Amino acid sequence: MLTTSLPGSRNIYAMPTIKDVAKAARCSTATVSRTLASPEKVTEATRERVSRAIAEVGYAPNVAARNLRRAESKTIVALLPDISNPFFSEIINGMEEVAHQAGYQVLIGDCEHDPARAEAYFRLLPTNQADGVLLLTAEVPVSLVQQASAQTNFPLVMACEFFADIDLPTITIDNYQAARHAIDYLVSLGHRRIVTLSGPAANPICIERVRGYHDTLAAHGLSDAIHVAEGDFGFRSGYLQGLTLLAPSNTRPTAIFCHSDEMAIGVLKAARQLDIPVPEKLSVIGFDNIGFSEYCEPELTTISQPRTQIGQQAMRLLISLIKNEPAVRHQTLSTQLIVRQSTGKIQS
Amino acid sequence: MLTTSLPGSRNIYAMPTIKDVAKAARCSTATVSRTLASPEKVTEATRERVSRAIAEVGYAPNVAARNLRRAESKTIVALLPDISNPFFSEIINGMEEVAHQAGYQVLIGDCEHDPARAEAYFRLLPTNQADGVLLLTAEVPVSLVQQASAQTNFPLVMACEFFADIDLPTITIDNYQAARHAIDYLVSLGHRRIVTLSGPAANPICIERVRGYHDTLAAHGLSDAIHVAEGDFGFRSGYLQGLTLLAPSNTRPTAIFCHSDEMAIGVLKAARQLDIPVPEKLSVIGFDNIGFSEYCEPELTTISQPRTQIGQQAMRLLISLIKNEPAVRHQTLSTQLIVRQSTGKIQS
DNA sequence: CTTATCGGTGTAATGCTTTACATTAAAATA
DNA sequence: TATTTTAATGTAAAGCATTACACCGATAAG
Repeated sequence: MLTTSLPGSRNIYAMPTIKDVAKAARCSTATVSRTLASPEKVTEATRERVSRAIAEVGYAPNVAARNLRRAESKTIVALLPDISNPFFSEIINGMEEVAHQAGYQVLIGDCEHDPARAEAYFRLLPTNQADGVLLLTAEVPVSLVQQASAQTNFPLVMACEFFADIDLPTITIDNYQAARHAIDYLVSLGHRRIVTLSGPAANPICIERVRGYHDTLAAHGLSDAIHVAEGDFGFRSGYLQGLTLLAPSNTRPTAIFCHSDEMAIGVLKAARQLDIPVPEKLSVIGFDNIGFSEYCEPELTTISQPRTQIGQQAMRLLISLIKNEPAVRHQTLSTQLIVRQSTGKIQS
Repeated sequence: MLTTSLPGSRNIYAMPTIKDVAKAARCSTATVSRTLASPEKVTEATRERVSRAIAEVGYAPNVAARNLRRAESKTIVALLPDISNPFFSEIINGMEEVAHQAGYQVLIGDCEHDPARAEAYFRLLPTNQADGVLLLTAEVPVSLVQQASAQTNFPLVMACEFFADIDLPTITIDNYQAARHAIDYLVSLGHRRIVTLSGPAANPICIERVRGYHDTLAAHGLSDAIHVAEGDFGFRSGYLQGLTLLAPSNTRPTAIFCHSDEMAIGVLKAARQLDIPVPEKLSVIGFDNIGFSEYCEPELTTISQPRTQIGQQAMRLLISLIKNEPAVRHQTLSTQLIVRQSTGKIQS
């Protein structure tokens, strides 16, 4: 068989290898490698000779070979539940910033609530395609996480979310306190019928927030008014639940505490549709402080999370674990209630 | 909570090699490799024996070794200008879907308008860390792209955006026609003072849209009313430009055609602040049809791009290029004007 | 003046898979 | 039956960088 380009044949303009550099610098490949990996082990003169040779032949290390030999990949997998949620973009920025600085790449894995995908991404670790996993969702098979956390050499950090029954290194906020803060604020405005529009009920962060809601109402003697509705964090579920919750009734809530800004914005739309003025007749609080929350009508009161910081700290922690450096395994970052125009004193 | 074990997930974190499989299946490593890479080259019996052995020892190929040997990485770099722009999330989904199906990973590179970052990502190709580049922004050093496109073996596809003077394989929409459509619609509603709020003036897609705006106004004899303002696609620039454009004046525009939904939503906020009712006194058209456009007030009339499809087709094209398969180098996908509540007949 | 020490460098093994080429067994042909 | 073809498998050489170990000359210590 005569073919101009053989199947599997490589680049005709073959990249130079470390051998070519060694030849050009009249030294061994070991010396070249050392010049790159630990320059202090090499004479000033050699270093210069090798550097010149590298420039001369246009050498760049073959990363696959390096990865193979070092049994690492300098890649970190970040697992998200849903990349289209704008909440994550700043977290990603924070992560990438720290990762790049430390010479790592970030492979973003959108799980789309599909366990098979999550497993595929986890599998990148044992096959040396990734050095660590940054988990931004609890919606992955628990067994996977348990196996991983049981392994000593499986660097895994959780951010934002967490598992109630698995102790992973975690960067998180205090969801309980954040909820207490929000509800306290609503009560202080005079609200008595306050509904929580939660994310998926099984989600640990939602459970925490609901607990905060619960306890705060109880502390004010409002336990009778407890009412938790469930959404999925998205616009649409907020809108639909809003229509239901705000339907005419003599126990219609005067305030809704939403577990995401998207849902809160959905509720605002429902309120508009039902001609319920916000904040005059209804107060709405969101969660996350996404970009939109300043541009909706009315501007949204919400709980802000330090997203960039979450991403940075989570990545720092993960890299420490990868390098087996000592690190604080748990960090709770602070949130902030940002009061805008979607909340106000109760009027009757 | 019940922890279910996934099918075939016994000890996925300890990695046997192909040798272990060969031993267990009593054959050579070559046969194992062939069983995986080209099963038809192997007896039914062997195939089964090997498959059983693989399952038995829990083998998964070491990808770094494979990559090294095959001189490929099965990784594709997708370069975005800004990951926090929700416009890209569906495109990413489309890309990933096709990529995964073909056995590729997608490495998302946020350039953040930083040429150095873009260059770093481009460099992944010659070092075998990536097999192709999917470019979703024209904000990268032109020299890089020119060098790359000059190489015969540099698979590079552009999506959404393009370069006026470099002929790259491209998946795009007809920005000119989309703009014409939008402006025609506004004129048909009676608008005469129509402003375009463009993205960065140097951006080729914006130039096309401005050209469509221009020509449409000219076609209606409205050339005198041409007025192009410049933003950066973000909320804030829309808001600020909105405040300027809508300042009291006897030539205040009655319609604004924005090159992104975010800017359009910013304009809506400015209009609210200036007590200009939309659509009664001002019509606003956005571009992209992001999720939020249905939840703002009023719901936004906008031009929808087939984002998932753009991602899919771009990835298909790129993979064809990588595999040296024949492929259509240019595709223009169709847009749709989605009329909601931010546009209406001119009233005065 | 030896001997131990040490910094700098080279040699060669190693990581794991793929695949060209060699070999063998089986089937097809003469 | 002998010979050619074909199919299936095995052997071993890449692919490229890293690094344990060996080596050498030079300096420090005795």
